[in-house]
Amino acid sequence: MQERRTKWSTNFSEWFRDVIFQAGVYDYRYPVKGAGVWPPLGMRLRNNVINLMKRLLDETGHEEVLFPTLIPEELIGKEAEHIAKFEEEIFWVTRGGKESLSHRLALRPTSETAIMEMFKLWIHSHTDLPIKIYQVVSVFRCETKATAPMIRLREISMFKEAHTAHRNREEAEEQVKEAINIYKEFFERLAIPFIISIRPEWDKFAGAVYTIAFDTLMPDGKTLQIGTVHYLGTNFSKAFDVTYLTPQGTHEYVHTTSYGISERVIAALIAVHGDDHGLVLPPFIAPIQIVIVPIMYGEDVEVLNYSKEVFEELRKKGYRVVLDDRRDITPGEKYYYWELRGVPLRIEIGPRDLKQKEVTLVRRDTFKRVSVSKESYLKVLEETLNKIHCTVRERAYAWFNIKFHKARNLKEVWEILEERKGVVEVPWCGNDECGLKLEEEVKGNVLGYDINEDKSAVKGEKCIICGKDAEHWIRVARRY
RNA sequence: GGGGCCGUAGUCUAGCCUGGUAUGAUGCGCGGCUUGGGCCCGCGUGGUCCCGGGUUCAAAUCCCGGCGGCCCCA
Repeated sequence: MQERRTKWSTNFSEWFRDVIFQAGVYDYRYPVKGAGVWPPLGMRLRNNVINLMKRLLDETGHEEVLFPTLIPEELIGKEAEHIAKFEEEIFWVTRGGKESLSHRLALRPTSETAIMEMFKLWIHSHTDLPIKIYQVVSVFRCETKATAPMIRLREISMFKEAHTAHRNREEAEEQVKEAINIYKEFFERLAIPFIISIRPEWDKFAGAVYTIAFDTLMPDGKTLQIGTVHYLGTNFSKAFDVTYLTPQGTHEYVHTTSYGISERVIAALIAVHGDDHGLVLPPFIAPIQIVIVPIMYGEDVEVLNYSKEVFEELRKKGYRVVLDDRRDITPGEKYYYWELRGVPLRIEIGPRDLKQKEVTLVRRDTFKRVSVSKESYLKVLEETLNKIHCTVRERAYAWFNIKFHKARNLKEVWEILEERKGVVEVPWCGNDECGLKLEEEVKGNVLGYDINEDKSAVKGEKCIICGKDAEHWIRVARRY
């Protein structure tokens, strides 16, 4: 056995759909377009991911809250730009039983407006600030484009949205930086490679002053937006009249931010690490970290007891471990079964191991097999789990890093995108018109430019569209 | 926004053109045999043929509408 990524790389969307279903992570057969079910194993993975996020937020002074799903039309329409962009995809509740409602209610597409309404009641003075809250909820968007499991949904069921309010722009922008750092840390722990871009004007969040986005790359060379951070300025606080009393006795509008992630993170986690056998999960996030497969010939009680002993030992050590002692299928079949589900480490225990007082460890990422003595296996096992995390991360980053290119003419950009090679950076003058034309010419999307862009790198470069002096190397890609 | 393909058992699939008792695999259950990479044999189980309407003596099959899925183009 060795690692293979043939189907993973050549037919990603099919691979993804099959794998999440067969592995029991996500069941997309529910009869509502763009809505899926999380079965037990998927739910455990999802909870591990959410808990990591919650921990990072709690550690930085965020507090969890829960707002209603329904937003009155009057509220959601208060910020003009916000409603203009969202209105095409809002689900409306218009009836209660047989009666029409006098005021329509929106299923929230996001919660800025609901939260501002309460911020107005909660915030009085500068001593109430900053306020930093988050919730994990379902949000609804009536997508008109083709929906896709976990990636383009009408009910996004794992929307983690944080909302903050501050005294001024500086403090709000500090918060933006903190949010970026939290997300960086989050994706790094999940070993998901990413780039951070400032989105162009025409693609920022509805009502934002600016939007910063995290993108990763799918095996088919298309990018996936996996996190966004918005500086909202006073756009919402003015619309909702959210002010605070300053120490000087004046009233000022609060500056707000919001930032979110969704189950797309899990889609990315599965996509970037997987192979033809199925999921490959980093050990610390895997719902099941270790599976023990006893190799029993007939009624081999000794092998089974030996396996149970190892199982109990690992369980007590706190590992998430399963003993697969089913008798109706062969060990080989069990290997495929647990590989599909992404269990990072397998322990095989057969008569040979029993005789030698050993156990056999097999890694999910490399399929490498090693026998270790029963005495020292705990140490080796811990080391191996750590190594799996490193290997998985390195493999993901190595693949990611070869998918970035620079180009100075449209033909080159076109070719790179067509050959599914990922992201192209091109010189750009900074005008929206040129950016939009660029998208049209290469049938791609502008992701924006690097938040830490080195200004000198663009010196002397000319805009790929108009030929004037370039302001940025701007990123272009095909996008989910 | 425009176009194309598809929907049959939990899953995959044949049948549809040319209307007449729905095919196979896998899964599931029981028994036996096996077990260090998807073993094998036997018996059994599983279908509103996506939904609604139409044509017909008769519809999985033909026609219309809807719902759902996939792909391509703008």
